[in-house]
Amino acid sequence: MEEKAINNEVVTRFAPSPTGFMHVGSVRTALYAWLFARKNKGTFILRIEDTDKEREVEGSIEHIQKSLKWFGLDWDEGPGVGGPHAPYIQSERLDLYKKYAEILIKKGLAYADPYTEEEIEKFRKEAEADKKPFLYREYRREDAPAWDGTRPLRFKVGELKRTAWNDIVWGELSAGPEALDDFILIKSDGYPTYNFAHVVDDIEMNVTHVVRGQEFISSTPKFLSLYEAFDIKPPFFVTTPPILGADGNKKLSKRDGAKDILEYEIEGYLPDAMLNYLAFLGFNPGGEKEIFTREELIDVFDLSKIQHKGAQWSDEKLNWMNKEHIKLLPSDEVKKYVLQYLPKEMQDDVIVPKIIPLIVERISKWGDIKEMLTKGELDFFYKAPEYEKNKLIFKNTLPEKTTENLSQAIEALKELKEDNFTVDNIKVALMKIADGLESRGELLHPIRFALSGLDKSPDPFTIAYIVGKNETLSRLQKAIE
RNA sequence: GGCCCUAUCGUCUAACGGUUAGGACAUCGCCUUUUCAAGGCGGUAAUCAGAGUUCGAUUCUCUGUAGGGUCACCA
Repeated sequence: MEEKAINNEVVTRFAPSPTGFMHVGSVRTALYAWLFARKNKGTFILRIEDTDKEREVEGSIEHIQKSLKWFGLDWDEGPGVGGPHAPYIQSERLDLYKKYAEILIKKGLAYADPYTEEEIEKFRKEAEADKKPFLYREYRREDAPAWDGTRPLRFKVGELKRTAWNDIVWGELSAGPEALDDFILIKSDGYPTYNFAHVVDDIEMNVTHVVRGQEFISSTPKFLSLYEAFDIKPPFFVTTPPILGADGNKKLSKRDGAKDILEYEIEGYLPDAMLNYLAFLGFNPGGEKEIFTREELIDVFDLSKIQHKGAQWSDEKLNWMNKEHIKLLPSDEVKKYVLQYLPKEMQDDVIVPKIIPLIVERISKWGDIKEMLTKGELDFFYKAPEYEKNKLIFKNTLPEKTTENLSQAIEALKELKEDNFTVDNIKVALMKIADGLESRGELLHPIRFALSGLDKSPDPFTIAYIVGKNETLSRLQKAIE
């Protein structure tokens, strides 16, 4: 056996199985492992655990990598980048597991399973009927045949004792001997089980901190018995709480509507905002600050401040956080994103820079721009709107009065030079008239409506400024007519 | 059923055994405003229950209750 590297370097890993897309739960686990590695200037490994060939979904490995890349969770070792422990795909490491299996066999700690699947199923049913947990070791036979690879290879658990260990998140944990059993190391198809393969790989890859979901707590005694069998000091365990669905307390799963993480990219969320939100779903550094950049997150991240209980997903808070992150973005970045979502014919060099602040104010994610488009909330910046005349009138104002007001407005705006046609100047000019009226709405509503044709829109001054003096005058003139 | 874990506003969470139990999202109200959005100010809202330890318990212990995880030739 290779001597474990003697240094203090932190090594974490993310080890998904390629059974489909990644959802927020797996990404958060990856994020915690990544944050911890980055904080400690350690190594973050991506390892693909494809030992269940039946469940494997075509294209998953690429999809996982794409997802991690979108988040900016870069891996130092793994598919695509290689590393000292390559390959990083378990199905390509079968010889290694076999080697470790031979060690156990030689030590008398592994044996071929003499039963058929049907027989075991019967045992399981019996246990269930007796309301007892199923423990294979109670049926262990001493006449096991030699392992030829066609039968499952089982671990022979030693002393049945209480297992106690320390988890960085949960503290002291322990479990009774019921948690120990003769579990399968290598399946009859030649592939190792998760229980076996991940331990071997974590040993081989010198993983120091195993970050994973709490569904693995109950099998940790099994893992520990393996480390003991190999006489290797186990890594630190870092167990993360589950992410719960928004409408209940069930763990978020693909079945319950957990989305492919790349859907969030399509919907126009910022990776840094997702990172921030995900990190804070189950972790809190203690202060009152909530918006963190990627670097700040690395700085404050602390494994011991991860929560113990599941946290409910909230689109609302994610949206809010995304908006906050949009505010943090430099303007050229914002422009780049907006252009991505704006149809070609709207990508006008003069108008776009002016309407960007208006857009940003009204959305929480880039995908919302599409909604604005379908609602026609941007069209009026480009062309004169169509509308029903009567909507032009403010409340009970007389049509004649409205016409008179608009005429006054036109006169006032004509006074403004092209160069002085700014939001502030327009506002001053129009307010002077509006303040002389019974209600400002008598003037401002018709103007806003004439310019936008919408019940809800930005203020008239801003629209006038954006469409320009000539267009403004022409729309107002049209309104009078 | 066995084993393991968890429990603070609706939600995410903060609080060396001593706080008017804090913040954020959501919600409600007000201000600003012709409308929308954004912004500002403010309100409603929580320690699961019961014992015990202690001068004092959200915090420590026990019991109960509720919820979650796990008991695969899945990870």
